[in-house]
Amino acid sequence: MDRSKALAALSALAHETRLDLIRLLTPAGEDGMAAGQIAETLGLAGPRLSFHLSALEQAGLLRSRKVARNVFYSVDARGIGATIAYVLNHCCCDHPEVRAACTHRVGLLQGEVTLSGTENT
Amino acid sequence: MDRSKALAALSALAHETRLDLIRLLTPAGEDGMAAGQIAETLGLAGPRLSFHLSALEQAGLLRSRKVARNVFYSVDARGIGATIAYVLNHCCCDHPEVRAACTHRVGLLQGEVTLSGTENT
DNA sequence: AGGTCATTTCAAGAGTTGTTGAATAGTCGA
DNA sequence: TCGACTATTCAACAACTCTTGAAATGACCT
Repeated sequence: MDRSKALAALSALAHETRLDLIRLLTPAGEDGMAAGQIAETLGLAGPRLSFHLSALEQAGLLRSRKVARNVFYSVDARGIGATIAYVLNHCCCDHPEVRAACTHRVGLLQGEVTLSGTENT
Repeated sequence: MDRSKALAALSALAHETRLDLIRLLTPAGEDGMAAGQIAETLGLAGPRLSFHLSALEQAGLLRSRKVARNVFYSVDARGIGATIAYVLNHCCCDHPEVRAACTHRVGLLQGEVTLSGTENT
């Protein structure tokens, strides 16, 4: 994950409605939910939902697949993981308190991450 | 950390200049850096720097202290940790892939977090 | 083909955010 | 107290983001 992708992902995350979407879709797992069902659950107008879903998808935080006339959206865990990892790696890796919190585990998210190393982009 | 604080922190993070600031200030630790030194290092105009520093401070990601005529800014690791923990806890805790990545360690960041539990706000 | 349903695209408008130069406030040293 | 220095506030403007209703697209059923 590079700088501009991370920035896009953070921007996407930084919105109430989109945080709601992530939260709603997470328990739905790989299957996800159809746009219409999401709209109903969250009480969102169609265009508004579309706008936010595509923002999240474009940022790599959601994935979509068409089934008949429905579009199912599901969270892309790698995208979210990579975003968190980016913040950890590129902004906070030298900070003992944050570093200690994540050193071992975050590395599992994606091969690219080498938290114990000194990567710096 | 509540929803609106997390949102504020994510918004604050979602900007290139502010990411630069966090990155620059992290290695400087608790002591931080004086505003003027930051401005020079990053090549930022005064008002612009002030604007972004106060955005980050307001979001709880930075702290400041006055020394003589300088103002020193340093990262607030708890704020950053709490933000990451919020995303993990409130949006992704049911997602095996992300959960596995952070389960043990993030809990150390702040007492409030109980990643292995089922907290949901 | 015609009707309906699910979703997206479009265009307009309101609101918010970021940048700039000029002005202001506070601190220090002579 | 005066001048220099550090940093912030202000006002204006440009740019971007979000929301809305109307229109368009694509897929299914009869």
